[in-house]
Amino acid sequence: MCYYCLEMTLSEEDYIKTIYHLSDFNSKSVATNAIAEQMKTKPSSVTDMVKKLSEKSLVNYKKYQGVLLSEKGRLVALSIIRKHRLWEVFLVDKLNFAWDEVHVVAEQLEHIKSDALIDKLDAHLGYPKVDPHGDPIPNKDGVFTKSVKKLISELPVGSQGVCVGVNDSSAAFLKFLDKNKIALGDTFKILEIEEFDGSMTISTRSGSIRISKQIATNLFLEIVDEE
Amino acid sequence: MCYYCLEMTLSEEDYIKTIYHLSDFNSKSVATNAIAEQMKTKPSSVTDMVKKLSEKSLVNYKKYQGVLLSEKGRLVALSIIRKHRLWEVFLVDKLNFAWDEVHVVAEQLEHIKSDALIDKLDAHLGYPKVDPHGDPIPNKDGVFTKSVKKLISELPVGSQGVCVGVNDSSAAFLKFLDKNKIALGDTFKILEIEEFDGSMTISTRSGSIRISKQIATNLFLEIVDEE
DNA sequence: AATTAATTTTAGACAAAACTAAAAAATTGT
DNA sequence: ACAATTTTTTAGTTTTGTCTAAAATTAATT
Ligand SMILES: [Mn+2]
Ligand SMILES: [Mn+2]
Ligand SMILES: [Mn+2]
Ligand SMILES: [Mn+2]
Repeated sequence: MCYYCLEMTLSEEDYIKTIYHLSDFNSKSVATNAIAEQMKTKPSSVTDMVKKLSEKSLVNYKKYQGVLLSEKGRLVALSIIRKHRLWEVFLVDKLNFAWDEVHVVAEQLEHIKSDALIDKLDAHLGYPKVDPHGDPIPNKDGVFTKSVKKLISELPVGSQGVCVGVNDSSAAFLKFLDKNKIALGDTFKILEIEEFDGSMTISTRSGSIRISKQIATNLFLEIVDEE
Repeated sequence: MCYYCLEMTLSEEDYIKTIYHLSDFNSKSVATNAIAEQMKTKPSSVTDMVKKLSEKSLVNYKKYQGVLLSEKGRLVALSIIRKHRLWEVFLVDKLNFAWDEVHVVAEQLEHIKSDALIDKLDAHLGYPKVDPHGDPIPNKDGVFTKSVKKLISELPVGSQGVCVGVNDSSAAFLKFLDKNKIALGDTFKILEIEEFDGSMTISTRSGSIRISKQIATNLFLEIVDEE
């Protein structure tokens, strides 16, 4: 399918994406003010744009009732999200950007219009399933495996996942992780939880290590639901 | 230097690039009509835009006198051309696009604003000197080695260069090249020219071959002037 | 030199995407 | 229930980049 045949502007695309994200998997209708805040614009501008998107039947909109993406709009949103996340993988895996530097650039790259480009990029990256932040990458048809991102401290013994983020991004904590050879992208499995102090034993590439409760509450693990 | 701090729009950037290309290395002033034709827009629109670019002192403009890039404008043009050509190399070398498919996509990618991105892309590609069409890639400061693109038939014995294009792009000719293992990107050296029929002996990776005058008039060689 | 032709600029209009200020509707608190 | 507050929409501007039609300037021909 070729969504950009709709001739969408960059601004329209960003609105569609924002509405998708605010709708919680397109389940609840989104308020004008929420969109305005997210897009750093004014509610009146949002109303104007929402009317236009409604004209193009990308959203369902009734005055004062909030807005929800149509099926067409949902697919457009997912195709932009797909591009955004594939570019983020490219920036980290191929150009050696840090995982926290890529968002701004991907925000631009996601608007490049070329099906061939994104297909070939996908192949070049080895068809990744998640982006550097652990968020799932939809396929061409907008299908993706929902993923759960949780703090290690919230998981039971036996859980397994990829380390995709930190809660505490202080230099001290990041230095600590480095020292203990814990890096974004590593796969962890929870082996044991000590009731006494909440510390945990987890297995990593380089063997099993013990982490304090404080560390466990500051590391996010990405559990991909295989289905 | 950080040219996008000028906050240039996509449209302004395309105008600057077009003016540079039409000015023949910024040596002669460019006519309004020429810009309009190239940009597929109307002369009146060009006049409007040229006034704005003049306000930003990117071009030197006097009514009815045509337009020329200022030094600032020339550097902006070269930074866009640098990005365009680096992306073209990426598309061909890394994503396996054909050399004649990349221009349209690069026309979009050249407007992505991020110094870090283009630096890292440059490194990832191994600091290429020319793009897939044999055109030179300016460095960060807008410096590039001028290159000459000539038909093989116009060159003397001893000339050496990289095959960067075809004059005749018919399927028949391209198939012929394939059969004789002549590909874009190959380095050729002219060993001998037969006065009788104008045929030539050239050395390639896979030994030396003989090509007819007709072939020699349909293949472009890129001779980079090392300086 | 004068007329004709081509090029370039001006004037006025329009669509996209933003804004401010004010009106209208929905929500909340008493 | 109704006044106060919040949310949303409308009305009227602005900027950017385009357009058409008409006027001004320059170039080309006789
Ligand atoms: Mn964006
Ligand atoms: Mn991401
Ligand atoms: Mn362009
Ligand atoms: Mn090129």
